[in-house]
Amino acid sequence: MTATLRDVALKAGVSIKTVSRVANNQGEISETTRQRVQAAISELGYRPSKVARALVTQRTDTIGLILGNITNPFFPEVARGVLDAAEARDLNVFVCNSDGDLQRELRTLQSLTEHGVDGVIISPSYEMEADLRAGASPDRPIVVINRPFDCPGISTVMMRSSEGSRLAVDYLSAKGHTAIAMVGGPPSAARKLQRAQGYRTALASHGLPVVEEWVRPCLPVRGHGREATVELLTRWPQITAIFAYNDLVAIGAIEACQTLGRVVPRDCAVVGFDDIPLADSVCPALTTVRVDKYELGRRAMDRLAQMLASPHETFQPLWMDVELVIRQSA
Amino acid sequence: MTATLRDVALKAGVSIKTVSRVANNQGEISETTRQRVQAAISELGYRPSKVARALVTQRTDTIGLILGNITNPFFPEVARGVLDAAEARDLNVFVCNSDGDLQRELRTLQSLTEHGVDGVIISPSYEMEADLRAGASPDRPIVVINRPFDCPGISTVMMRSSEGSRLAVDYLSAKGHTAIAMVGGPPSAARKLQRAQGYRTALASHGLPVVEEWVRPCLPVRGHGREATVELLTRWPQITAIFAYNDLVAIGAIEACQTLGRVVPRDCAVVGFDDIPLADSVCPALTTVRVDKYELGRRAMDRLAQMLASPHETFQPLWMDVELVIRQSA
DNA sequence: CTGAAAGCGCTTACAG
DNA sequence: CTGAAAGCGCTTACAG
Repeated sequence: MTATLRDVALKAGVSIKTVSRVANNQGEISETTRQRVQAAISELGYRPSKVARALVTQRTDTIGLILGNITNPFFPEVARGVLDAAEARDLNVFVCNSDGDLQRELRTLQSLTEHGVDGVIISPSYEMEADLRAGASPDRPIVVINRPFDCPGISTVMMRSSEGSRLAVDYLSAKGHTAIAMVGGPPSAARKLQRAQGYRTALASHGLPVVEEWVRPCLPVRGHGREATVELLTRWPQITAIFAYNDLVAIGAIEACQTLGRVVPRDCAVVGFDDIPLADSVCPALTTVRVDKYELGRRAMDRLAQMLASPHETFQPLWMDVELVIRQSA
Repeated sequence: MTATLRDVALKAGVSIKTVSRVANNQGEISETTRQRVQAAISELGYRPSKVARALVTQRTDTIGLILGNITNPFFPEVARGVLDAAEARDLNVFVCNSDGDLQRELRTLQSLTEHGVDGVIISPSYEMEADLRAGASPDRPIVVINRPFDCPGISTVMMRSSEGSRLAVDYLSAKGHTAIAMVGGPPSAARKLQRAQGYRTALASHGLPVVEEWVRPCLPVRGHGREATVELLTRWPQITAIFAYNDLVAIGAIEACQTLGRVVPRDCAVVGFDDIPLADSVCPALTTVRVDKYELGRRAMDRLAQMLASPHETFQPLWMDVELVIRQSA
């Protein structure tokens, strides 16, 4: 075992309260006492126990970060932003994957609550609704990434997703495409998904019909993007452009085109979303909607810190800008 | 605040010990008592406090994971393996980045220790030596990724890095290359780095001279790989093949070649290391040394769990196989 | 400037 | 099968 406050107090010949004071650098301490205590501290290698402190202060100096999947290149950037901002505040963060599964999310939230996290940042599944507030400790703030939630104790950091969709569709339309499909997005959220809504609105604004069969949900990973695209293009060969839910799906879509003997962008244009690292290095380089993922994470952590500092204040959603990055795939 | 053991006990009309028993599913409890207590628990929404428990059991059910940088696509795969294996054991994990900086690593280790983590998995910087054991709590196990450490309380999960280097160099040599440089790797570890040692040995085995100026360290990121390669190829145009420390550096090297008007692999072959996701999608697709990163993480967590279960047992290093994946860049 | 008492929410022996 | 006491390592009022 490691040394305790009492050990130090005994060694320095003072009360534990005095040791606590110098360890936390608080209260007035005579210089001689301080030095004696400091000596005892370093001699014993004393390290304060945050768990003991947490029991009385009800603050653990930890937060939880629940992501879809750290293996999706979008998330490490976000996580890095959160982690850097957390470290600057001397907060440690539990990182958890949900795979977009509600039950798993709820269990994770439960577990984090039992561990006494001070707050949570979550990129929620599309099934997540009122459960969110219920699953967590009632008095712990939550920051939600990219999902509107109007509820006390919850703040949101949003991306201008529908604007991103509009930028993508406008661009494809300007290139002369009239048969533009959308691949990807949670199957459970086909109707309410912001990216899909933006896509529909943008199509309409160009006088293009919205064909619901051309909105093809799939899991946001490469393999599913590939399969979904193969099916889609096989069934509707007239499609000449694909707007993908994210870059992973876009890469899958490009693979699908290659499988089907279609050259991208000549025979089929593909636009992605996120601008993940390496999006500029794949073949062909992805035209995609960029969002500053690191900054998104950083702001989410900043917001959570604000909520921690001002528990009763209400915070407006934060909005992250997007931009279209034109490369080779469209 | 959320309900406590005492609240439940009061409500159910039993002692807190009895509540503790049913909450932890231990000891013999009469069925009627159990039901009464269960009812009180769900009515009050009681959730046990892991921090209070930790104070007495000295186990927090948390571990720390210290990585170089979650933004390097190698690490999310490893992290996912660790996280999945941890979740299966109901352990939560603090994820931290070190950026290969020893001071930061030590601070992080310190912080994790104060939080009372049960153990740590670390992918250490090359400066990290004896400090590792000293920085952590003396009785907490540590699993080190890919660095030999012979020391009680520390286990290692290794990749066969030098074999990977040999595979790469053998392949390049078989293709007729005789001027093979190595780019990347921690500047501080130029001499002892396994990958570099394997490279030197392999060169020698083919009767090729080892030119120390052609071993060019740089930070393991794309931009540095690019710059280092530009310098190298400008100064020694006779180089026709590059063995990169990792795939990020390899991608940077390819960009450098393009900048210099060299076509890969025709004018300069490039072999990477890791086989990160998307390594098969970049242009040209990377020939690289693959290691199962997810499995690496999973085994690291398994090993840590074993150490937790058997504190006095000594564990042999675990070795991860590597294989050369031949694609287009070499 | 310093200390003694109480308590955070649990579990661990030990009794009954 | 159930309970009362002590204690994990700290901090929070409250005294002096």
